[in-house]
Amino acid sequence: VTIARVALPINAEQAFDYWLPAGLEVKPGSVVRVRLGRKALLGVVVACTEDSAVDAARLAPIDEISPLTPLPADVLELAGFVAGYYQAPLGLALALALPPLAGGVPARRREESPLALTVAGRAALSQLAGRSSIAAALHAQIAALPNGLTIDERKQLSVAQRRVLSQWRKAGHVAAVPALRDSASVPQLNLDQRDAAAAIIGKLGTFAPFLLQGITGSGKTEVYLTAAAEAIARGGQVLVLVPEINLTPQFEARVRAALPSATAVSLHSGLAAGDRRAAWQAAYDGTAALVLGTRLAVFTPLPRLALIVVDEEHDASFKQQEGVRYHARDVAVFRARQRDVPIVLGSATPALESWHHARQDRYQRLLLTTRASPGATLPRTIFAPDRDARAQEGLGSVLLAGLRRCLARGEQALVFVNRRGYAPSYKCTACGWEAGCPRCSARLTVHRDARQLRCHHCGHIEQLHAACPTCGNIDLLPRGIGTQRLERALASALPSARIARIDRDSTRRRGAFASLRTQVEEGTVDVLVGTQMLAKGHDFPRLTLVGVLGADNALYSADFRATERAAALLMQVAGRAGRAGLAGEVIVQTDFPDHAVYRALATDDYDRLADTLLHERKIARLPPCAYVGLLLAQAHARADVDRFLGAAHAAALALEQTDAGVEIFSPVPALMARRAGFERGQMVVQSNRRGELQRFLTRWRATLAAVPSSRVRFAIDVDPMGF
DNA sequence: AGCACGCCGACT
DNA sequence: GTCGGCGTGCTC
Repeated sequence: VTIARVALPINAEQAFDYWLPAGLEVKPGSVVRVRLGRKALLGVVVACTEDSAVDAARLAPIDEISPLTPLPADVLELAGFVAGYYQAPLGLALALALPPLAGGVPARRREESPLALTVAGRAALSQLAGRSSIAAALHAQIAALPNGLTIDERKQLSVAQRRVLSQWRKAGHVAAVPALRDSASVPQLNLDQRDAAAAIIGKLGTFAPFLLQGITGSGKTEVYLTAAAEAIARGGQVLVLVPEINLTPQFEARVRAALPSATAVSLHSGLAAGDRRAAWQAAYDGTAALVLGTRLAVFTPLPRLALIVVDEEHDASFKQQEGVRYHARDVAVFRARQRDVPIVLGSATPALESWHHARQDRYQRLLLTTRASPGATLPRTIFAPDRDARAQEGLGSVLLAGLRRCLARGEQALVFVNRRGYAPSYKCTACGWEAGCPRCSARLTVHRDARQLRCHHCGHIEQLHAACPTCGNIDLLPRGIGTQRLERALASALPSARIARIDRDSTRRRGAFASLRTQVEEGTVDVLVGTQMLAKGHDFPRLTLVGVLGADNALYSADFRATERAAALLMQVAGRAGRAGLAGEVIVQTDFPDHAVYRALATDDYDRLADTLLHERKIARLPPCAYVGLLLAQAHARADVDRFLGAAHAAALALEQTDAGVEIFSPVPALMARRAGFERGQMVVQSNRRGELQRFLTRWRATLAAVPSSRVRFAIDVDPMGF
């Protein structure tokens, strides 16, 4: 009897053996449905053997082989690497590589996308000219519209044509593509861009990591797309990773405009399961020439992979913060090496990890030094005191004057404050009491319209107190500035301005973000107020003034990456100003204009800041100059956390006796010591060598499993984003 | 991950 | 005297 070893998506190390009923066939990579206990699970076959360590009588059969195509060998290997490197069970890593397989029919979304020919459809349908005049006419019409047949155009079709269209759709000859706002032509590349693209193209077919560093607006996307077009023209597939789903539609439109004949698919968690599955299959079959997605897309099977692009590679959302804590950029680099293809990491403000690699010539740095759009210049930066502004709802006189000038010119402004809600604190003026979350070590945020206090970490909500719970005083004041408060302040200071707020609260509804974007593009908005949601990748041509409030807050964070992150965010926000030929201005309210972060912003010199920060990391033995593993533990009772981490610490010290080269730090409370009712603690282990840390973590994890950890949940975070 | 088996406090 | 708390361990 053939026995299949199956890795299951559960938090357990071992794989489980099942016997294969006669007539069924599996190989490593096959996706199968099996029973574990009384639960049916989908697992991945990792090996086929003849015998099992488990009694034959106790073995259960494989219930069903999934219709899903088996995972290819390189994806199995990739999942194996991720499981090993990030100290996660193989079954959980493999689960990341599977498309959603929910048995249920995916919720049918409202049909709004144009239908366009797929690669397969183009080949299959070009031969039907003689067979049916209806089909031939329809084919001619679709072929003439590379951007697809819109809904309106489809309404014009005859019933017979619509019937044919729906058959083609089922057969995969046509597929939905996102609507294009306009079919912009591929822009001319400037010299920098041409050189960069040529360097990448020159390395097609070999592993070559590039750091494409270009100031905001310098046209990194055109470089990616030029290299992608060449890779596709040579018959390859391209994988493009972007940090957030908000960015994919925009990027997708540019891909379709630049590469109208290539089939591009999107892959991110915002898609309906069926669409995701279809995109996955198109990538697997090789019919999709370009796959655009968020971090989970890094596992997509791509038989003819030729190029990987990671856009905004410094972005923290590439790191998964739960479950398998992988970093999609780093996994992408592994994959590029594994598949012998070039990888382009693009950013205006590279992560210090990538910067470090570039400084050591492990990554080739490609620089884009000028703004791509003709006439676009870099914005002028002005600093204004933030302290003075606090009395006026955060809006200082310098910024206000700048806004008035901007509006008088008929241009748009963006005011950035990285806090949603009305105010981040609610305080008693008499005794100093401050509203705190009962379940987290965090302050509650005032949401004035809803008359609520909300915790942004656990979702706790309470009604706004009328009086101080400790002293009875009725003078309770919101302190600090959030987007809602800023929106009100702007409305009263600039009564004629049309103001729009963009943050998680205002864009919660499906499509809200896109509709706000459209308003900005159409010029029906004068002033945008928002959080970092606004900072990323959006190109608003009429926007010439960027104001930044509360920027200093980001510098107070205890997290070792705070400065790096603050600089990246600031430079990104500032880059929204003056992208299309109009002079831009950035007004930053800060009480520390001499801080290195602001100097870097004013002189547009990220390189110097990066070198300074890298030097600091080297001295402090912090990433990327050292390799770190973080053990995170949480439990309802602090004593349980302490006991567990104490045991883990002792175990680590014992291991370290035999495994030199790893430094063990004492357990400490987590940066947020209490969250959602859990007490949280952590401890750091650090090494100068990745391999030594890896060996240590593997042995340590084995001992941790044996530590009596009742009531404690723990996780190992390799290459943590902060601690 | 579920889910059952197994030892110590408040109830019909 | 039981019912039930979750702590521990197994599932192929």
